Amino acid sequence: MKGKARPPDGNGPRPPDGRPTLKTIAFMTGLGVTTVSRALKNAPDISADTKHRVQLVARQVGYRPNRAGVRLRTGKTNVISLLLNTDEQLMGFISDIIYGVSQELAGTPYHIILTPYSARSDPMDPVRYVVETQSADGIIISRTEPHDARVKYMTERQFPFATHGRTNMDIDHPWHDFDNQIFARNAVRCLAERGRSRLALLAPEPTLTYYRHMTEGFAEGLAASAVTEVPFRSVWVDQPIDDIRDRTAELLRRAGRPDGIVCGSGTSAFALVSAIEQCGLALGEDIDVVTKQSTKLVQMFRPRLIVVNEDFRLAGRELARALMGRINGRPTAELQSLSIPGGVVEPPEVPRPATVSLDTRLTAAMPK
Amino acid sequence: MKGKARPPDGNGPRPPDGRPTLKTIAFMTGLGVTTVSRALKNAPDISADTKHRVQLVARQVGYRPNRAGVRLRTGKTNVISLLLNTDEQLMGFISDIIYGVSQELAGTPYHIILTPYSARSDPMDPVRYVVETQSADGIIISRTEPHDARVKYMTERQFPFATHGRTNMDIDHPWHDFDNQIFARNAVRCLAERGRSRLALLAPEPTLTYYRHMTEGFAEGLAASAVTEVPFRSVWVDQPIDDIRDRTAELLRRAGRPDGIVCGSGTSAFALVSAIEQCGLALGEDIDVVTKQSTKLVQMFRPRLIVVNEDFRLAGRELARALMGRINGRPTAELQSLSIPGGVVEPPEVPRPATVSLDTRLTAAMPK
DNA sequence: GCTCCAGACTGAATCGATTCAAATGCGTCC
DNA sequence: GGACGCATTTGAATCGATTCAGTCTGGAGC
Repeated sequence: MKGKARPPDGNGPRPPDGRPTLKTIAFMTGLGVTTVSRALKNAPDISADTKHRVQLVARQVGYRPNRAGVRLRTGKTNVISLLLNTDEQLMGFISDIIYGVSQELAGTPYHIILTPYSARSDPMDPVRYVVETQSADGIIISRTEPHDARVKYMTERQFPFATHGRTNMDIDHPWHDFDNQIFARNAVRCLAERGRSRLALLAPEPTLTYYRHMTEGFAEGLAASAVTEVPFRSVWVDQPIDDIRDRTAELLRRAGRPDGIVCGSGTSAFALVSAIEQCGLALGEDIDVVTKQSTKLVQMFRPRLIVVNEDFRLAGRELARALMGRINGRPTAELQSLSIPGGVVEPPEVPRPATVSLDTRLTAAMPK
Repeated sequence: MKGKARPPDGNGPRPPDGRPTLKTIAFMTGLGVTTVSRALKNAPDISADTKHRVQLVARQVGYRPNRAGVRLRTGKTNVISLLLNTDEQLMGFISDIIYGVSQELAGTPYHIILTPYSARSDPMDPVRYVVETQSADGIIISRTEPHDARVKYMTERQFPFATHGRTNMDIDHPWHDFDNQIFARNAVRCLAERGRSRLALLAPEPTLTYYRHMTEGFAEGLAASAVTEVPFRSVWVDQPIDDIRDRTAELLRRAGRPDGIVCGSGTSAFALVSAIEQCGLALGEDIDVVTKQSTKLVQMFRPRLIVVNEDFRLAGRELARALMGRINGRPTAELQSLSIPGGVVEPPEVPRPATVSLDTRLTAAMPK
């Protein structure tokens, strides 16, 4: 007999903290822990009878596997990490993504952990941290770049991830994206149809992949409608709104000012409109603005804004679905989806707009 | 010799996955794991010499304790759970709280886990889940009620938590709150000074504690300034903005409409202003609105809004600080803080407002 | 009667950190 | 010289779930 420091645990029905463990169930059923463990995961070498019995008891006592135990033994954390940039003006955008992700993860054992970072330090840091310490089974990132170091890093290490936005690398990975190219193209066409001929684009940061999509779509629109561009490339949607407003006002006071603006984010539309009014121009008369929106707030204020909805809850759901798919070894082709802008919502004739809700269709088939 | 299935691990410098463990360091230093473990936490019975050596090696190899190991053995998760209601219009509010919390937690081993819930199901569910499964060391909740079942539950189980908002129970617990009573009182005074005499209040949901603070402050203001109230109690700040707008428009078209409104949230101010303009009234002339704001977006649009800043990042920091304090056993008195509204920012004379940044002082002393 | 085998089940090791109880080394004191 | 105390250090058990390598039972096959 090996000198036990204390007599072995009496195997009583429950440990002191009250939570049932495998041992509890083993004791109650008179089986061994191994059998219980295997019975709960429907292993083939356990008799159907035993499985039922074990599962019944487990349900009765409210058994839930101890996460630390599983994690220590298997390395599986049942956690997915949401990397989020904390220095942007996110405006409900984040909470919608979070909501979508958690919707998709409800009913699974997954927890969502937030890993905040600031662009002021190295964006690789949080990725490295999660991968190295294996603190999650997968990561969702946004602000994706054409050649994204994070994507390269995680791919090399075979660490599951999904990106909000696409890359331009020879790496095939799960992603979800909003089709900003179509958005910009349609926006230009819409402005052209309203007789606007001198258009500016308030684009995202040039380092991000969707900058390219948006500028390309914008250029295509210009070419198709024979309208001209008023360059407005020194300011981006993620900059502080005061800056955007000031630069916009500057633009509008210059000779040859635009009579139409395509705006890449709902938040910056506030700044645009503010600048327009500050310059004494009338939205919808002297100038039109087409913008993406994720809440109805902007349009509530200014019914004459032309808006296209971007559904971030959908994005959250799709990203979670893509990441889960990767973790479960599904083929990458199933894990890429593109959200097509539902269409441009033109301002209604009546001052009081009816609320317009748009379908957003996906190119990739949705299960169920 | 007990029949080992496989020869014992060669104790090689590192396990296959590359992460150093206590064993790795024990091997490198020639010490036992126990010594290494104790040396790393500065136990008094380890010689200074050994401590230095162990800590040096640990730093060199980039040792980080395995969270699952610690958690399994000690029950400490190093996780705090942020409960969040997913059916509100949160508008950047959430991301600011998150930012504040993560700011405070940076440099600690704590991770932030999100536990979303919908008010449509039982708000106790997520609390019970976290407490029962011990999936976090502490919880931060918001939407606090005067008699909050969650507070009672967690207190009974001695589970650490902090609330955003106060309670009215005979339970002393960590909290952070914004002084909505002072806010409302000052708002009324401000409106009275501008010659407004018929005031309405857009209050929060009556079940929440801060409904009382805000209505009391409002009532005090009324009494002090001899202005009258126009009842507007069938609508709350957290309702869908379309509803708020519609009800406000209704109110404004009624005889004896208010000439001043105090608004309890930045988001709903959008709806108020929209309704005002829709009714053909001019903000700042026919009617004044005092509102809380957490971003500058509202005021950017309507410089004539009168605003008071509410800093949610500060709230996040304070909540995290309070919860950490509780977990570390500090006295509750240190863990309660009230954010005093910095003052009412009246609209500037010039059309283009300078950005006004307000101090927010705390009644409780801040450490450091 | 014997072996062999499949089916059902289980003991014991394992993941990494903590901690109890004990061991070791060494200098002191009577 | 031997017992004692002090400062250090360490083996082994422990947390809960998983899994390798068995064991045990009963029936089939020769």
